[in-house]
Formats: sequence, C-alpha cells, structure tokens
Amino acid sequence: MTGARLDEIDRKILAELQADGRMTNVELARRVGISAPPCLRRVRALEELGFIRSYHAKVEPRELGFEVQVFAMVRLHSQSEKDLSAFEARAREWPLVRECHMLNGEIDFILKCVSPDLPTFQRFLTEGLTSADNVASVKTSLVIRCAKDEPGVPFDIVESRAAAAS
Amino acid sequence: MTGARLDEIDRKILAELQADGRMTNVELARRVGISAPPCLRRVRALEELGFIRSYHAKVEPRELGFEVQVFAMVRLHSQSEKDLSAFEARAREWPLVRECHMLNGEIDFILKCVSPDLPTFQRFLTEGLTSADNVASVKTSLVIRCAKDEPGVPFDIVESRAAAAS
DNA sequence: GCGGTCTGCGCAATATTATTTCAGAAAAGA
DNA sequence: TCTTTTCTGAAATAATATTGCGCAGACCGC
Repeated sequence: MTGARLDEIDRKILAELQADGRMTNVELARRVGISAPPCLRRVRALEELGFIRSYHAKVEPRELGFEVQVFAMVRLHSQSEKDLSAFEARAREWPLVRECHMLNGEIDFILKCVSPDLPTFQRFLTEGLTSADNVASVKTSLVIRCAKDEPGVPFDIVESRAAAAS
Repeated sequence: MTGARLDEIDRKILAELQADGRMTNVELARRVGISAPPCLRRVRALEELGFIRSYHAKVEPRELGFEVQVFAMVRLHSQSEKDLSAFEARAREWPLVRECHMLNGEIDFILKCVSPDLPTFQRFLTEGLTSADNVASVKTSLVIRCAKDEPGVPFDIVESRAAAAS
C-alpha cells in the first residue's frame, strides 16, 4: 500500500526537489524549515518508499540534434494481455521511443518519440513500428512546439487539498 | 545557433546526468574519465549553453494520490497564431495539465494531465477545457499503465551516429 | 499522573564533495 | 618556432553530506 502518510514537510521536500533536483541538502533544509540531518533522512526515506523514483537532468533534444518529436497513436489487432505485454517489451527496445503509455478507448498505445530527422523517423515507422507484429494501425503527429513540459505533480493542488481536508 | 560542438566527454556527461541527475561531480568525473574541476566546468557550460535545461526529481504521481492520468487531444476552431498562443497560455495556467504540445494534422494540441480522481478530472474537463474559448472538440484517453517513461534523448543513438560520421 | 517506548529533531564531529587558484601541456595559427 | 588559446589536473580551501548521540514531545498501558 501507499500507506505511509506524508506530512507538510515531506510534501514541501517533494515539491522543491521536483522543481530543482540538484538543490543541495542544506538549501533544501533551509527552505522546508528544518536542519540538514533530518532533512537528508527524510529525502532518503522518500526515495526508499518510492515517492521519489529517480533524478534526471532535463536535456534539450533539439540542442543535441534531435529535431523531430512525434506522438504515435497505435492500435493493435489483439488486446490480450500476452500481446499487450509483447508490444510493450518491443517499445522498450526502440531507442526512438521515449514514452509508451497504454490507453483506454480506440487507441491502444500512445508513444512519444524523438528522432534526429524525418528520414530516420520514417525508417523507424515503416521498418519498425508499423511492420511490428500485431500492430493494426499507427497515426503519427509531429510536435510543432511545446507550450508546457512539467512532468510530475501539481503540488499547489496537493497543498490546497490537504488544507481543505483539515 | 546550436553551433557549440560537443565532444565525446560532453556527451557522456549529458548521458550520465540524464540517467542520474543527482550524481556527485566526483563520481561523474570518474565515469567520464577526467578530474573533477574540468568536469564541473563542463557541466556549468552545458547548463549555460542550454543543453541542460534543469534538474528534477521524478515523483510518482500515484504515490501522492494522483491516481488518474489522461491524454487529451484538443481541436480548436481557429488556428491563427493569436488563438493558438491564447490556448497555450491557458494550458499553462491549468495545474492538472502537465504537458501541452502543439501538433500537426487533425489534432491541434495534445495535453498530458494528472488528477487525484476521476470526478476532479471530469470537472476540469467540463468546466475548464471543453468550455474554454475556441475549443472545438476534446477527446480523452485514460492511461491504463505506463510501459516506458524515459524523457530526453537516446544517447546510444547519439554515439553510434557520431561514430558513423567519423 | 508515571515510567517506558517510539519518533523525530538538532548539535557537533567527521568524511566527502564542490570550487577556486594556478601552473603547465596540447592544439591552432602566424 | 613562437605566440595565443584552450583545456587539463594538482593542491588548497570552502561548502556540503553524513554519522553519532543526547534531548524533547507524543503515545500508551498502568
């Protein structure tokens, strides 16, 4: 279960580290209002308990020559668990696929892909994705631009909900 | 321009920090094969030049009570730049919307949303998104499960391409 | 109320790490 | 070749992370 309850300080820690994952523990402790040692212990606990899964530098794909970003909507012939898992396993193997989510409704999977250029993506699309086993159809949409990209959780809502509950 | 060329060490640094954004500089230096001071200078430079945009802890939404994740495909009536920008500005204001990408093709925008529960999302959908100015239609799909979530860049491809070019 | 246990805090000490400084080696150009 | 530039790494210093430990408050059964 996700039984372990978080207090106000834990939520602040998560919010701060989500916003800046490289903040020093001293600075973090200052911001959440406790001293460094217990702060570090809380961070470790949050990591252990799975609230914090990992830390990542956000790298700019375009700066690295990945000019193309694409969302691919995939439909399969068979939605048996075995076939779904098989597709997911393949998705994990494709480097161009950065995210793979199973959806309800008409579309079975949505993939977020990056590619250095259009030819490379087209090759992946024709030789990899659409020709993969069990794939019924693929609809792709190029990303023109990104207006917002803040994965994670809206802690402003977490806090207002916690306040409302009390 | 993105003129500043990166060498092998820079790319290793980016790959390592993308995989573990909290790695100490000492460990990072050891892994990429140089000493700590020049390594830190390179990291700072990569941040300055925009290759590294930011650092984030990856927080598990479900652990924090955000049980619902949804992709919303939005179509607008008008695609004039003014109206597109207006929609983007609104998307940035909605806390439940974590990502907003403008697409080509039939769909104008795709939004990735999180919500504590279905009622909360339905309220946002009816009172916020679908009733917003200029929104023609919204199709939503619940995320059943996530098979892969590794935003960023596939450095294995960067390296093989660099090797091929040399 | 009174001890016992549990939990979490913060001080202080120590180990690691970050950062600056600086001199020297390799690459580029006249 | 000589300069200029650029980048490296050793050493020193500043800052931070981490451990150990004593203390205070909460909770519990008596």
